[in-house]
Amino acid sequence: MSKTVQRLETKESIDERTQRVLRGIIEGYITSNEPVGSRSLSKTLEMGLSPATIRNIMSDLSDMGFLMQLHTSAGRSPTDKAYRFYVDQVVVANQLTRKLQKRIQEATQEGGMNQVEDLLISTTRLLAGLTQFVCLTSSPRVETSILRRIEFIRLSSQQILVVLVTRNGQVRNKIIATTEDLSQDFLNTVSSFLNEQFHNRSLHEIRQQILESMVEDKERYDRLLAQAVRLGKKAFELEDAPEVYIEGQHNLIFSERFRNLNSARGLMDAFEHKSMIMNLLDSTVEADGIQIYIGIENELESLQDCTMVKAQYSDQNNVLGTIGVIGPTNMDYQTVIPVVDFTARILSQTITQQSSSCD
Amino acid sequence: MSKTVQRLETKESIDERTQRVLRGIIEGYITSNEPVGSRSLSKTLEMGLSPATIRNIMSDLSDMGFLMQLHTSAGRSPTDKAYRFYVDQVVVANQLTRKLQKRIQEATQEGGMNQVEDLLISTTRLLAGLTQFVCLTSSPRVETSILRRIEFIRLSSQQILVVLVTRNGQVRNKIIATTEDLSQDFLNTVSSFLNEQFHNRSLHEIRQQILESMVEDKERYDRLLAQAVRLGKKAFELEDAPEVYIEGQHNLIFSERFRNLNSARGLMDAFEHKSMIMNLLDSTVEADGIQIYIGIENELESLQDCTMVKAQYSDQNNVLGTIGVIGPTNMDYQTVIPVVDFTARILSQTITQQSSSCD
DNA sequence: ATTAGCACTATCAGCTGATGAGTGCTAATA
DNA sequence: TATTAGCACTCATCAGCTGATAGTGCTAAT
Repeated sequence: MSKTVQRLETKESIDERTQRVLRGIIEGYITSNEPVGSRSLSKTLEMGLSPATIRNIMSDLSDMGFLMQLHTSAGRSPTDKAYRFYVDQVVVANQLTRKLQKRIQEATQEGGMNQVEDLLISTTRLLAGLTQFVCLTSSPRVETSILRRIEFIRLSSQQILVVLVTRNGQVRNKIIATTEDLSQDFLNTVSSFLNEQFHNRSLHEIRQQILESMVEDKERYDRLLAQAVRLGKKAFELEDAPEVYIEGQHNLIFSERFRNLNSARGLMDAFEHKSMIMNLLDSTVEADGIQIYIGIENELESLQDCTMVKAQYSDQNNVLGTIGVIGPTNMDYQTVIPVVDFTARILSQTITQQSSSCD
Repeated sequence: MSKTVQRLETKESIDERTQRVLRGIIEGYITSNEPVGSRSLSKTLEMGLSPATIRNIMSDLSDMGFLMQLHTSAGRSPTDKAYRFYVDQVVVANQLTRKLQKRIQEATQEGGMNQVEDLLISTTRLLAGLTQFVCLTSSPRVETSILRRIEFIRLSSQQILVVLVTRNGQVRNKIIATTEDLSQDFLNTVSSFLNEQFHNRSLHEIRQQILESMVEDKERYDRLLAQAVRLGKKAFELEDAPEVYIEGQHNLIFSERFRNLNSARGLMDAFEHKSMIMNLLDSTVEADGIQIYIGIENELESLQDCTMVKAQYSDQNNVLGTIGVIGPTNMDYQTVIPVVDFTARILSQTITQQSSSCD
């Protein structure tokens, strides 16, 4: 990942004063969203430097690849490298205001959200609203989820409804077809057998194990076992594509902050391919904490004008998924980073509470 | 509804020739999306009329309120009144091409969609794709759905999962809290009691009846009945807001056809208020067939540059919901109308098949 | 009743020059 | 030696003008 490379380069010592100028330009560009010129910077910086001096410094910074300008007589704007410097060296995890903290906490603890899906959707919406960016959340992989309960419900002679509840509160329904007419009583026996057998195992393991038992000597099966294996196989079969929640797409088009971003169309199209987005979110280098991909650091081409800030959320044991926002590279890192961080923490906390409430 | 009013007005006799000119202008504007002028119309119309004559006729049509022009030297474009005339008098239910018919049928019959939700989502997406407009679908009101099966699953000492299956294949999950620890066996008894009691009744009726039994003399209750009423009440409590599926919102922004529509923002915002959209879809005057609201005929302000074409879908007994598209007023009515119509029919058909497959 | 002709008008693309923000370079300065 | 003032230069933007174009309404001739 280019992240580490950038860090090394940054080591090329830039003296204190130059750093302050760079920082001034970055922050100026973040607040105004306009290229910043030497004269105005000279004023806001309050370092007693004349515009001319600042121009010299700017020129150096341009040479080092921290600044760029669209044409000679425009002000300068930071490059991705500059933002990387800014994020790594300058931004200190700003405390969130109590008000904001409260707002996030309340939003996630709203009543009626006893299912993880609802929680994730409303959190995603919240974060999109707070940042005015696009917010993406990947739902926990059903793969690695722990089975809490499985139940079969007879709908008709040919249809059985499978209800599958995971440890962290996800509920999945699936209707499977059957040739043989099975009574509800029998289905109950099957499900309690499966529940006993596979209690606290991950769906992945379970699927594995079922496949293994299938190759075993079929002679030894009694009817129960045979049906249990048959139904179980269908029930645990590879789940539909992993879910991603996306909110705030309209910000991409209407928000003032995105205005000099022309690839909105490309991004919108990308969002249609949920599985790709899923990869984007879940391809994670470092295990913990917040991750930031600035401009060119993003693999996805249509994302290369944007910054993605994401964090993982988890229950007491495992990482479950990722929540993140996509905004312009000149986003206000000082607040966006802690907002995402805090939201992910609260999300983890809420989910942990939920899943620990089972016996 | 202004529809009837318009019809009356249209009766003010416009002679054959004038009608043909009007029709020419409407169709010209539909295909080119540009105001049409007398000269070009004179050519395409092939009625041997000179531009000057056509101008005279156009002038009459303007006076009658069928045409408008942005400024004196621009061509003319049809008013909402003109489209209403066009839809009522001119458009004849064009047959869909076999190819299109097949495409729709195949899309709705794709495998793996055994749940109504999936079917609705994919149909909505299909229609958005076919028309390149925004497509809205209201899901069946759980209210009026018929109960097929209810089941309680014990998750923990404090949590019970309710699984509720309706006749037309909707599956609803809901986790309810309980103070008393109830065994799975007991829950099974409760659910089979409820299933027997309320088989083939609408959720609405059931709720009603449960509330009635609650006021009855409580002394007479045995434990089973008491719990059944208590759990049933929670289970059938007013469902979360009715669902609406919206697809193709990006067409609103990117499609060429929407380009002279400036209220995209307003529409997008409106789409956020699902319950309003629900009303929009389900407020239905005529019971059967396709309904068309042109421009100003729409109650919702941000819709008044658009046309909404919608149709209801149903199972063998009842109207379940509505599917519709929102496009520019100069949409190609000749194809959009039959496409929506056919899609709604196929949808009805598919759902009917599904719900009749229960015993 | 229809049409040809003409005057009129709004829009649009393309050009112009003025303006202003910002730069780079150089020579003077502390 | 580092900083600064001054100046020439560049480029984007904008208002104002241009001619071309595509449309109209009106009137007089057919």
